[in-house]
Amino acid sequence: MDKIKTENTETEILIAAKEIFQQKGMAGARMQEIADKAQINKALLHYYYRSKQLLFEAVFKSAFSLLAPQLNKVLNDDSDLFDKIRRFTENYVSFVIKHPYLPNFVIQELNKNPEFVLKLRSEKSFPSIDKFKLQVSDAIKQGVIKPIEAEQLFINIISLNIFPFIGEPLLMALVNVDKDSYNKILENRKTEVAEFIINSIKI
Amino acid sequence: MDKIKTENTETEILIAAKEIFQQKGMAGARMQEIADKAQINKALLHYYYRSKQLLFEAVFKSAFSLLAPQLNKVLNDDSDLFDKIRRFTENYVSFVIKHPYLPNFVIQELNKNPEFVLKLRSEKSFPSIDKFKLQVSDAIKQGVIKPIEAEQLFINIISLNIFPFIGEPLLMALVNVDKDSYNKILENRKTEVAEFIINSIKI
DNA sequence: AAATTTGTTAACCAAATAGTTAAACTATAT
DNA sequence: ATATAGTTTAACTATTTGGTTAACAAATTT
Repeated sequence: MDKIKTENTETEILIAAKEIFQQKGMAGARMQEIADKAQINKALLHYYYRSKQLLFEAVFKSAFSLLAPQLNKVLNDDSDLFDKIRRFTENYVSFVIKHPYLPNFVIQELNKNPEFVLKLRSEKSFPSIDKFKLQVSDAIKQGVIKPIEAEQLFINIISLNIFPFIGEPLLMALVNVDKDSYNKILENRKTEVAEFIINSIKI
Repeated sequence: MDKIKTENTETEILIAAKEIFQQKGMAGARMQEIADKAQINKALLHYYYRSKQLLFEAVFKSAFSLLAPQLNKVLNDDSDLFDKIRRFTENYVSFVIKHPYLPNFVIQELNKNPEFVLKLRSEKSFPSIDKFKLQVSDAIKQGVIKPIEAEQLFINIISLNIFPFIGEPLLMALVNVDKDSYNKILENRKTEVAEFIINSIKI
């Protein structure tokens, strides 16, 4: 079963590379450290992925393909607007607990390499805002929410949910609490954030 | 004027180092690139700052000392709560236009090096949330705003203001607009965000 | 079971990179 | 003018790092 063994090593590398790249970024990651974590020889990294750049891109795409469905829960989902906001907020915390470094990694590397966006956009599963725009303008027409641009509402939803994780070390220091207390604050946000948003837009 | 000349070179280095470190981070920055930008020999970097680590720390502290007063506009300022939210939101955009990479840099390096927070906390000018907590609980008692924890409100204010800049490449792609249109969206946020927050908490 | 293909390793290489050194230059004080 | 302290540079060093090579091992095919 050559195939199975190959796939194991290949995915072992990818798993190790994810951890290292997501924690240290492209520039801070070392091929040797990835090899050590995957418990293989450094040459094998190049055997499977040719170069650091290509290995990084594999990790980045894989990371984004996990993040995209989360975003689609806001953008493309048939549920009611308020339900959707509540569910996304509730779910997102669980997602980040599973993948603590992922959102920050994606955003960080996009900042250092904005042309990466082009590669992502061309992929079929790239989230689109079109449906969400219709939903928001419908809700406004029907008098369910106050007038607001869909783009602004979307940015607000994403900001309120993602930033508390990305800014964790800073926010922890500013709010002056330890990790445990901060986790409780995040836990409370599962419901708080949704109500904060809905409060603001509902009529 | 030996002193003046020294200070010029020293600050030239710091200015160059700021640009490079803030764009590329500690791991991605190269001493040679900083020397080139400062138009000096690489050895001079070490003459003035001994090591990459120390130069980085000088840049980091300087960056944080610019960010801290911004945060203090929310946390320590005698103005009325709503005015404060409006003014911070309005001001913050201008601040980021002046220092585009700064907030992201601080947050990013704190993530890669969470123990850095300790160094910052000990500095005298480190923002404290105490006053803001009193202000929020007063506003609740007086029936001006609905009950909300000061920490949550603060995190919301910061998230809504900072994240649109940090997540710019991602948000631009998701909202599906070009740089010009995104800038207009950010410009609108100068007032939109404050109203969004106030709408949510006012009675 | 011989041959071929695939997977894995140790040793190596060249480029990049942080940091050093010693000499030269500049300005100021004596 | 000369000594002195501070400033700047070119050349150098040691180490790190991404990547390669050639030999070996294991599995697959014929």
